[in-house]
Amino acid sequence: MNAVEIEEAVSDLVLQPFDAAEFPFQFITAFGAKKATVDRLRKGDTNQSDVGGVLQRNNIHIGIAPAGEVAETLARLRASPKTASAKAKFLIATDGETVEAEDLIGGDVVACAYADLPRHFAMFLPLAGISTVKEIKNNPIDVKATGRLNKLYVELLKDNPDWATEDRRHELNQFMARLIFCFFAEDTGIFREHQFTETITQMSHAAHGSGEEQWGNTHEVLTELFRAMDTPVTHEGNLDPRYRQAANIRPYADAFPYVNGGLFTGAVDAPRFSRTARAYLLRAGELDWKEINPDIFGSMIQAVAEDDERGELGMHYTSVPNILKVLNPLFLDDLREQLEAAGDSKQKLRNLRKRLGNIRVFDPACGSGNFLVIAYKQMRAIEAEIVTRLGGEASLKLAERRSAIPLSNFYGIEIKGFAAEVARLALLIAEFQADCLYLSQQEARAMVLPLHKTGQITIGNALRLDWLEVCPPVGATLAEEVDLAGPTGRLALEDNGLDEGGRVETYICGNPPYAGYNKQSSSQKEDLAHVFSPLIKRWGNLDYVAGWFANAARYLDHTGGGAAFVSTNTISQGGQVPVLWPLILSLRQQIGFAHTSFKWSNLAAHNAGITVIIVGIRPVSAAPAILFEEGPEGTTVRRIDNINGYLAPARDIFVKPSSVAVSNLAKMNFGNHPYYAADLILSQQEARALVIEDSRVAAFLRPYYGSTEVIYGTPRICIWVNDADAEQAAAIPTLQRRFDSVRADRVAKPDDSSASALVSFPYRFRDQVESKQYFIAVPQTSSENRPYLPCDLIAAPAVVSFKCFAIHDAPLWNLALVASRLHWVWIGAVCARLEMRFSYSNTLGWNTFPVPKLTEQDKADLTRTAENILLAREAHFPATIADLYDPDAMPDDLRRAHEENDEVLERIFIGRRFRNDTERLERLFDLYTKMTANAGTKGMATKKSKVA
DNA sequence: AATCCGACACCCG
DNA sequence: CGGGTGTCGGATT
Repeated sequence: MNAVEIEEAVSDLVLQPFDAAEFPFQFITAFGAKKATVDRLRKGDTNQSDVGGVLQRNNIHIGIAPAGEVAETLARLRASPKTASAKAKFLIATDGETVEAEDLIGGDVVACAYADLPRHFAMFLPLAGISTVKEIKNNPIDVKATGRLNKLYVELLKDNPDWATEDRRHELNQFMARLIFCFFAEDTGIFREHQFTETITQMSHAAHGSGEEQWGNTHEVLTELFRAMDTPVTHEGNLDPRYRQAANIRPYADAFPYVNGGLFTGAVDAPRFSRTARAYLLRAGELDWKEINPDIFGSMIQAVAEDDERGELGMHYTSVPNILKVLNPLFLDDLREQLEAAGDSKQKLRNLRKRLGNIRVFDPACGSGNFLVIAYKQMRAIEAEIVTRLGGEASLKLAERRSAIPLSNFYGIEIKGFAAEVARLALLIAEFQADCLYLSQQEARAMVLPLHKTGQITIGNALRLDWLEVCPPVGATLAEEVDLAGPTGRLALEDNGLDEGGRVETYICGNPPYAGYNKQSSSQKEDLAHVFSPLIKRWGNLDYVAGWFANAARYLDHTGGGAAFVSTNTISQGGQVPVLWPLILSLRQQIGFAHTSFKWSNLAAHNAGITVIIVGIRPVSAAPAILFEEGPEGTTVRRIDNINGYLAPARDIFVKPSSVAVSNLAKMNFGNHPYYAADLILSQQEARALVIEDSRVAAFLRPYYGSTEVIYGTPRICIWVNDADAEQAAAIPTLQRRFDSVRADRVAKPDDSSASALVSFPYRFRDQVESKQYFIAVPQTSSENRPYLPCDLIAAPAVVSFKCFAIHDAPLWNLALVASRLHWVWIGAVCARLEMRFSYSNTLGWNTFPVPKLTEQDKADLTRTAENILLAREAHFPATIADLYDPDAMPDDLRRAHEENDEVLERIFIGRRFRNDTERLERLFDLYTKMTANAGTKGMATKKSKVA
């Protein structure tokens, strides 16, 4: 359940007659408890209450109070030893009249009428596994508003199928935006209080009957109201039909002011309202909209249109803390520093205010405008401090009191019409609220109508549009835009004396969509081709988000300023790094700041499973770069010379995949890829059953190792048939059946040429590589929490799957390298990761691993330390690698064996142990650079992706 | 002809 | 039911 559904469930609960026996179960059900959980609690199996209530372990202790003894009951719950021992997070007591509750972790306390419980539902959200964040806790209004609008939207679409078409969808979006504005206006004094909802209640009648009559007249009333808001109030005797008198506006509508500002121009129709839709409309109007939080509301409201929107672009809402991680280092911190430096100097303060008015914020994936709204609010806060230091509003001329920050400085690109509409509106609301806060409600109201120019949101595909046209780099444009606002709009710059010589700064920000190369749709691939094909030859492995970085770099190359996005961390890893970041450098941009990988989270019920980074780019400069390193202990900040494409504090280096090792290492093979040969892979039970069925099968079975099998020491079994034995194997019916099935799977992929080519070889995997005696196995994916990479020595005839790399029949000192801390550091730095997991690669990690030339003595030493590692493991038989390398429980002898191994290897590198991993990585980067500098003579097989 | 990566997928405590 | 940890497919070089 998400927060919206929970709010509805709690609201429904308190509307029903109070049932003392059932309330505890109804309550936890409202927060998403499963039926089985509730049944067990009801039966008493899991109910741990010792005071006659209901106690759900790790969650809540609920007490039903005798009438009038709610406080006493809560005290009993609090005093109950079981409350603590069962780790209850919440207490709640009620008699059906009043409710008292306590959040034992957060410390919040609530006492209210039973019927008001829904107003406090957010406090209990942890019960549903939703961690509360300040925004939602303080503003259940946003959740309610979203739920009600969502229902209205769906209902309107159902009743007005003709509005579901491509063209009219825009009209419906605009219609919804108008409604939101009107709700907001009637609760904030822009209209008379409740004027809009009351007018609809009185003037429209609910639908009834059939035929046309079944729709009632709600749509006609709304059309008339909106027509009035689009018609200026007349001057006496003026018969121009554009004005009210001549336009024949009905009296009930004439009471509304002229709003316009683009919001009410265009289509005049309203959709038809069924009885249900009208009810939803009025219920939405009942909410107190002045508390709306435009930054989070906008994102939540996107859910309104979500079900029916085809694309998923811009759907992922960025939390406010994460937005600030982008905006603060991008430009807000600098403004604050300048404010600090200005002290009380009037001249400096005026200059800073002038600068604020010349800053443009541009979000080329703006969705409903979160980043723009937060940026606006932060800038207004800074401006307010300037005004205070200038002596407060009272000392300023009227013209100077008004904000110097025009909404028209806020630019966006958004592919979805509804979101764009919400973004424009959210900015207007943010401005109105800022005016209320920093000027006065009265002035804010006086200035808001008619609506003036808002953010300039272009509807379209950000990878197809020319950003220089969407947000033109010309300084003159700015003044022009502001003039358009007219006398009632934002203050023209000249009035404040703010324009002269003002340099326009543009900051690009946002959270664009992510899609890895093997998840991209064909149109997304075309988008990337459009961006990258003029720039570089090979771009096919880039994530969709890389298109935004490339466009931003090109834009900044024309305008200066800066750009920062939240991004999937994959663009700073593995094969994407040597493609994307040399291009950014060639466009004369560099990384100015970055946050290293952290887990994505927001208020959504189901968070996207993704790990993200934040990267800011800027024109190349000598200024220090700022690296925010995210660790388990929190975030550390470093000012350093350079941040490279791996987000490492080191000079620019690009490790390209290589098919041959740059050092003198043994060859490491990619594992055997089945390619639609699932029926050749068996569990140990299946394999036994097969042998029982026909003992001849045994000759064709091999232990089969992927990542899991190596780490847990338990192989699966595969059917392994060499070409020479194919006929003999096919003569065994139980094998033949499996071969038929493999053939069918491959035939079913006619478009996959690799699969087609294998149709005639259904008895084997695509690859068939095996060892003579043994191999060193290196799992493809493994946890990042172990202090060393997992690897093992495994005897033939076992084989590896494509989830495991193998060095066949090679000297053991190779294992010493794989198992070294240096290799752990290198793989972690230059290979891709799955989230944070290690994702091993032979081409990116093994073949590129820089190692000084090893003498025979070195090799002998490393062979010995490798043997010691294996011996130490054996001493703990049958412990698995997972057991042995548990970061909290690694046996001392094994740890010593690794220390010794590292000691020997690191002496070969620098004659002593490295101090830490940072020093290791620096040395590895240096050595790699040296070793690949004269690659031509070494026969390196790198292919350079040429930068145009 | 071989490999990279997942706005993930799944498993087990 | 969510933190911990690696499958499997299929586009790409």
